[in-house]
Amino acid sequence: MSPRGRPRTFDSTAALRRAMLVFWEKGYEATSMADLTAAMQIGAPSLYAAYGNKADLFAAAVDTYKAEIGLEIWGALSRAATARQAFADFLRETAAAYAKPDQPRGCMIALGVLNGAGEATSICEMLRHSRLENASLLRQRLEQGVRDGEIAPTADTQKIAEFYATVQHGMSITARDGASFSSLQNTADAAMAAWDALISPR
Amino acid sequence: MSPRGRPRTFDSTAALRRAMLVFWEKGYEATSMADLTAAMQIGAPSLYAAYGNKADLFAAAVDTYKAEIGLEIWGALSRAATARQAFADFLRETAAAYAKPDQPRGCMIALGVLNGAGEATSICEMLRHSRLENASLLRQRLEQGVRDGEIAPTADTQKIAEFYATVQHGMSITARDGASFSSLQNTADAAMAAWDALISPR
DNA sequence: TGGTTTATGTATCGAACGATACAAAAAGGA
DNA sequence: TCCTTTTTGTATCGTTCGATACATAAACCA
Repeated sequence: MSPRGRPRTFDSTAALRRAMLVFWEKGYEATSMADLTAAMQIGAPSLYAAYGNKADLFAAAVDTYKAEIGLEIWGALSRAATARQAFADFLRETAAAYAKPDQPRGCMIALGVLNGAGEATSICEMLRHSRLENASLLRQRLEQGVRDGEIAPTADTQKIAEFYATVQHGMSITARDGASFSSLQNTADAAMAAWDALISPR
Repeated sequence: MSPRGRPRTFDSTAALRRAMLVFWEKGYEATSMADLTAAMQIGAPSLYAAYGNKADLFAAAVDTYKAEIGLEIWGALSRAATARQAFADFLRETAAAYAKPDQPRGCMIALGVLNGAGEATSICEMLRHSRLENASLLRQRLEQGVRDGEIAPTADTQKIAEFYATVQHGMSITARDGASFSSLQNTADAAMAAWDALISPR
């Protein structure tokens, strides 16, 4: 059952979580391998043996982020009974997560890499894909609302989804600038003020 | 009248404009001095003699950006007669600038530096200051609207300003992800759909 | 013309980068 | 016990980073 060779002396998931926090706080390019080995408290060869290169480790850290942080935010979409409540909860969870103490501000997926040039192209493309996927989740919830009769069939679900996705993106930057939870929640409320006009176009 | 020593062999403002484009496209940290000297077509010593170090050059590039790109966006705030039209124009100019062909997508001030850690702290703080200043400009235009009787005195101008500033921040990321002008304009329209509810709170 | 001043081009600096070579260490299997 | 397998710690690889030293070139001033 136990593996053949010398056993690991560190907790792999705990170390990955520490790496996730460093990437989240500093972004992909600004994080050095020295930062990572220091935070994970392991040597460089252990890191490369366990996770691969820097890009591989970042991809694993993003998966951890999605499971640990993202799930709480995006789970709100499916928990609420109505689309309106789902979007309100989604934005509220976003505001809470982005301003939560003792963890980096904003979203790791939104802020991890922003310039696609250079060697970070594939990483940037992965995050871009995740962001577009998130907007697609918003759209799916809207279309569910259309099927439920909550949203007018003439409503532009793609437009509405992109709007709220864009608001969430912006909240990452505003959160990095120091906005409090209540401040972010005010923005969430303002975004929801457009709801009625958006779901019943004239 | 002419300076004492050997004259420059390059156009200082043109070279600065090229540096601005590189910083804009790749961000502060991902841009290397080799990238800059290649784009500016000057040697490293000429660069350092003319602009100082990398941070100084970035600050000068930001000034150029504000004068060349930002002015068109933020000028819309003061050009329109009503606050509503001013914000609609402001968002439309933003959408147009962020998706304009033959230039980097999104906003240099929003995307230049996002992690304050490391050596880029002062740069990040400068951009953060610019972003908060922009939100303040939005608020001032709203307060003008209050004085004009266009906006209810009970309206939360700080909240409204932060909302539209956040939407603009998000549009930078959405633009980087490839959104077209019409797509960004849809988001701008959606944001304006909240206007009536925001300026006359109940 | 000779002296001063500034800019340019080459060549390179020390530091930090991501990533490994290598040998010792610690486990299981025969 | 000896061999194989895997991990760990040290030391270091070659590259790239931001930033300069230095000699030469090109202007103005006296």
